[in-house]
Amino acid sequence: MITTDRHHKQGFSPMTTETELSKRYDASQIEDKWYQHWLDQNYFHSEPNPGKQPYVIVIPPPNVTGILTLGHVLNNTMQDILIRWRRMQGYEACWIPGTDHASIATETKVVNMLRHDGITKSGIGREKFLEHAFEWKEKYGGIIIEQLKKLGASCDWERERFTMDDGYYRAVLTAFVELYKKGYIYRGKRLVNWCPATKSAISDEEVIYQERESHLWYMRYPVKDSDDYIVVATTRPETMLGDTGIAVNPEDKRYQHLVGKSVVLPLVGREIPIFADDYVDKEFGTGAVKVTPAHDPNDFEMGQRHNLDVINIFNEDASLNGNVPDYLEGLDRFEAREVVIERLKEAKLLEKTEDYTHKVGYSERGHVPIEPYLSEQWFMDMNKLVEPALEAVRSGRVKFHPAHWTKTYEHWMTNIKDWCISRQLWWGHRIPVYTCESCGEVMVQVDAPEKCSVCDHGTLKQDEDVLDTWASSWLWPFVVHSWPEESEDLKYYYPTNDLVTGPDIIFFWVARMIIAGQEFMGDVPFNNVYFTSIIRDAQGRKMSKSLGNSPDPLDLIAKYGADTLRYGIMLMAPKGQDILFSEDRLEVARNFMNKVWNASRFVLMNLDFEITADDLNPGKWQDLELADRWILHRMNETVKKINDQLEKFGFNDGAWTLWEFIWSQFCDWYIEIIKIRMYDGTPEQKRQALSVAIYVLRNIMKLFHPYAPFISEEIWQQVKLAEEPDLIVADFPRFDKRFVSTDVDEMEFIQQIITQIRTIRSEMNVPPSKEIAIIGRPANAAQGARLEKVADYLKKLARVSELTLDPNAKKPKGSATAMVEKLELFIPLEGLIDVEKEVERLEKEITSKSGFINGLNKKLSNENFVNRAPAEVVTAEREKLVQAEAALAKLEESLKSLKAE
RNA sequence: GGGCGCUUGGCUCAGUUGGUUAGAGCGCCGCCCUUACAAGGCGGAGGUCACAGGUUCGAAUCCCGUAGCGCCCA
Repeated sequence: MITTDRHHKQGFSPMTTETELSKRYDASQIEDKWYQHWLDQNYFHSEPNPGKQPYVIVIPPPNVTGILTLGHVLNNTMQDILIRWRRMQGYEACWIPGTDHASIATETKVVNMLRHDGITKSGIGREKFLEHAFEWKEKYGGIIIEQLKKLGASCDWERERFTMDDGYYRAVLTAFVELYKKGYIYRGKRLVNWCPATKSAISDEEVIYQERESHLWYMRYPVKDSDDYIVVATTRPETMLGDTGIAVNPEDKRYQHLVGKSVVLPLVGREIPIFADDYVDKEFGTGAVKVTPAHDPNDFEMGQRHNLDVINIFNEDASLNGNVPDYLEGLDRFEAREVVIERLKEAKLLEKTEDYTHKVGYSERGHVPIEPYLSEQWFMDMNKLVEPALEAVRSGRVKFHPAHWTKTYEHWMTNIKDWCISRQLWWGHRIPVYTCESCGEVMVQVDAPEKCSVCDHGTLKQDEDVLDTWASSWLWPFVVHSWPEESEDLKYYYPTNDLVTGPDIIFFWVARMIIAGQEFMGDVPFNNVYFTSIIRDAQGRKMSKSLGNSPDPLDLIAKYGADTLRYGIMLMAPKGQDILFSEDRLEVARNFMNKVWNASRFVLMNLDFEITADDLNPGKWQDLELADRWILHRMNETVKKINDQLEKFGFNDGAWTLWEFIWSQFCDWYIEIIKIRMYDGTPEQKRQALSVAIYVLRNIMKLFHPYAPFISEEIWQQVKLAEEPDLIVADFPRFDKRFVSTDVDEMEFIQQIITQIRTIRSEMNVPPSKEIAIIGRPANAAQGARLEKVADYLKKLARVSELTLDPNAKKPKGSATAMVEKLELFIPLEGLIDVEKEVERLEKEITSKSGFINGLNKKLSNENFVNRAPAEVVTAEREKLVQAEAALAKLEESLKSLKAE
């Protein structure tokens, strides 16, 4: 479609027949071509350039096992819009891509794959397993990176990183060692969130609470040396096997006589104490609770306070261990529950069962209920670390958009608990802690020590665990620039400017990145965080595999084109609210692409001369018409708006601003008006009109490029001068004082007249094929003269054959009346006009006009309004009233004369 | 229980620091294959801005309360 000989010409020429543009826009023809071209030209790549200001975004690294979802489309489109916009503005734009290693997700996938071949982790050992894992990652990992390219993402692919590549791995260990040396990292035996599916600890943030309908079981525990018993209610009867106490509230009169006594634990026979603790809620259940320190965080704390035994009853997979009666050992926790209930029933120790709905914590990756589980883990003490990060947001050095997320952030940060960073997995950064098997000395260092630093013994054992994935990705904004090495890149590109991500990872990632930035770099990792919304289906349901309501973006791109998907999602994406996605709404965007395509096609089809730089130089334009000045003025406003909106992350606003300008102003009015000069003008007039049209079209392509990079580049290639660069690196438009025009009101006046005439035509059923003559009665000579100049607009757009202007004109018989401001237009339609209909129409207008006048009168007769409202508001209202009253009088006159006919 | 957000025509949403007879897209109705586009053009109907109170000359917009919905944290 690019004319091959264009490039050695000075300007560019009309489309020749062999390169005709098709009537419908077909994205599939052009997208891959341009993406490849941009890559070939190396436009995405950035190098530190002291002459330019950097603009940097780091991608929220998608999971290496992941595939592109609509959520990724949303958030990467926004990033690409920002990057392309800033690149065009002349910044040294750098968007750094990459993936994270996703410990649990990846390890699970690899384990499953190996299982197919009859291989187990334990069978092959750590090293062999990791070989398989890396092999898998090379083969299947990072599909999403290729998919992002389809979307048009202009990432600097030369800078792609992976959270387990060599440099990154080392950086993560370096960070660990630093924090350890500062005393922020410690090992401890604690109750952690245990995922029995993956047999690993997980952090608080990886626990997803889900509502479940279950039961509350009321169990009788016989009081020792008595016939009495105490009833406790629980949602987890199987944990009674690990009970080591019964607690009641100290205020609770019902149980005071039992405090200090003990009960005999059913099925087990263990004697356990009854004690009082403030924690117990008198209202819940019976007011007496069983206490299982090894399997409930609150019970654990009570256990500490009251010196209770801690009896763990589970294996790592949440089956029962040897601390329970023989017949229960080895059962899964849920099987065990049934058996326990059955046995209690038999022993008449189950008092009752109630229906009960409660929230159960599930493992985010393992998809099974988590188990509070006592184990030795590595923790990070967050208390001191959060301070500078909290300050960064409070002071506004990091700004959140929408700003209300700041509160969520503060709340989490001020209630932060120590972070469990060890995972019982192999895929990840192995904790760099080495213990001497001889003397027990612990060495924490990046490079494995060869021998013990104390006893010189050579047998050292490295910690078996790896780090939480987030304990590597929180370093992302500076490790991608080669930290801990103090490189040129790091100096130039850090801190980054904007981060675009989902609010669901505000704690996992955003907050921790700020903490890490402050701690390791002494500066925030980014200045702005834009939180995207969540994509739902048209019914407002979350996208999910099981519902099958989650379309594959690649299919959508194949069907509609990446531009349509990008622009469509931006049209749908209100700030800070969920997005309801549906394909219908994509069609809207596709139609828009088609509109842009056809508007361009129109202009190019009419181009029958070679456009030169002079034609595109506003300083050299001679005879601009009202419509020309108007469209340039509107374009200029649009330029300002788009820049302002993008500055404030108003992606959706910007998308609608483009829509409004391109479709409702450029296409609906400007192109229609220049048809007059295209078909009936002198060659000079035509040249002038086309010059302006192309000038505007070129700016449209620039403005549209961040949203729809492919179609805009394609069209740009048709309207650019030979010496000009590709659109992706062209200058983004800026507000230009030269285009401010004082007579845009005049254009609006004409537009109103045209619309009025069209309305009458439509209501009188006058077909477009029938042209009509019109008589205008201007309020004064000046108005008449102004109208005379643009009579052609009216003729063309309202299909008027003749316009007679006369301040003394009489309303012809059988004519309809249009009123715009003080101008009356008579449309003689003798024989065609339906008098009754016209009477009805006039009456309707009179009613609405009267209502308007009444409102104004009320306002203006209110002394308080006149005295207290700003003078310009009062003046404006008075002016409105004068106009409306004049119009009303004329309408009434028309109605009277019509009725008299 | 604590926090955040939402409630505007049939649907999805705009509505900047309070000053328009409340806008857009889709859908709907009518007319039109008018030489860029029927994935189109032109016109039209449709809303007492969740409810109740308050501030103000003036409230969809600010404040208080109520109801409903959603999300996050405990």
